[in-house]
Amino acid sequence: MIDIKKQLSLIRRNTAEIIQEDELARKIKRKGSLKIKFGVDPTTPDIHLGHSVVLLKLRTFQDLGHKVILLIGDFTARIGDPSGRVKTRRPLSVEQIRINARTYKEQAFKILDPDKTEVDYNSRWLGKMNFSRVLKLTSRYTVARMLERDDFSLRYHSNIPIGLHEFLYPLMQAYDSVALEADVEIGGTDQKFNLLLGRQIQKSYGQSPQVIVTMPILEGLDGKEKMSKSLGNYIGVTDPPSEMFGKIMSIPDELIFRYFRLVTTLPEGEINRLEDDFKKGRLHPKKAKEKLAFELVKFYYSKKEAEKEAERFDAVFSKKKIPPRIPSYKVDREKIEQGKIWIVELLRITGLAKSGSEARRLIQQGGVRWDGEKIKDVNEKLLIDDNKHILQVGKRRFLRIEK
RNA sequence: GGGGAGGUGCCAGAGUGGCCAAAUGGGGCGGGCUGUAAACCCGUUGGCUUUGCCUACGAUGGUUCGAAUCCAUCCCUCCCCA
Repeated sequence: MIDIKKQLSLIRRNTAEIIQEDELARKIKRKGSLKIKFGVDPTTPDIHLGHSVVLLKLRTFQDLGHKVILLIGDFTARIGDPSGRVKTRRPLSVEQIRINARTYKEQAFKILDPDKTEVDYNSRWLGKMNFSRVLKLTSRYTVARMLERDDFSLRYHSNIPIGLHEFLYPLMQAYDSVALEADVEIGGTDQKFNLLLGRQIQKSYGQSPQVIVTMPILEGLDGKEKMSKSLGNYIGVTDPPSEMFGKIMSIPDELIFRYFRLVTTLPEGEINRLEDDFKKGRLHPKKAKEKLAFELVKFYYSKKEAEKEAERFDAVFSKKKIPPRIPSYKVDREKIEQGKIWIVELLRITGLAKSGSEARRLIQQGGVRWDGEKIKDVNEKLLIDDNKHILQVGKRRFLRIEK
């Protein structure tokens, strides 16, 4: 077993909070290998860097010899976690949950070690709960305490509905910890309430309470809101390398080192050195970001990809060249009239503009280029011949057009 | 069960018979500056075969030359009382 002090220091790194650290030390001492519970809500299958913060911490636990239980909340997903929510979620179909769960698992294993991960589903026990057992569970908590939660109280006071079933969610999650006899549960700081409730419920079921580890919530590309798919400010772990690289380059400077710490696996010492250079003006923010982008692409893809992207980025954005690799689009023959296609039509069928009106707008605002030439007339008809042409919208969207 | 308030564009929020595709702000998008950063400036933000037409202000029906605005019914939410 790895030395406890060493373990604790690795576990503690970048966490928001550990409750209680001494309990954690005792548990490790007593059991050696702990059960680390991580609940997944399969309502949003796509994992982004925000999720990776927690997953990377789980990976640390695995590397220290602990066992991670990836708990798919297939049952709780029918309710949806009210944490941080202003609206009741729409329940998902069983089928959709199943598909999402599978996708989630695949993506999580980009970070986690599959050999040290056990996957479980909470429908296994929650699905069998009868009403009297539900009552037993619900009797252990009070309405007043439930309403203390920020998200509930906010909704309550701003006259936004709270479904009664939403009150049950934290209790169900807490019961999961009982069913699994979890030693540790980890989540984002927005999960703190749910995680703490787990402790309380475990105690009332006669178990030793789980230690909770909360991780900071990562800000998205805008630098303000938390990273989330619905806000569109995210970097997905399955984003293609070019996207990943490019998106990192657009984060606000203030976030650079937060990202380094929370979403890369670079050693702390190295990050500290970079940060020091950055603060003393020896490292240009752009260079720092490039390094960050490089590390991420390297982690999720390969060093080779990362090198390619760094080069590509420099060419396209610093030297304003056309990127070397562009997705191509084959124009349907029927859309071509006398060898030509109307620009508005082309923008729409390629998806570069959502509607004809948007396409017109883009042209009028000078955001559309054909082979590098700005298009000025919305009525422009483009010649589609055997040569490949480059259609560009805005600064960063390119498409190779062929027939 | 009784009484009251309300449901408007991605979000917030004006508008209470024609001047409303709907003020204003946020967000998004495009342009400028730059380091695809921040800040700032300009433009734009329902759709279409775009000097015009179509669809839209919870739903349906009605009044009217004309309705987001008035009426009826229904659906939904919130508050107070029980």
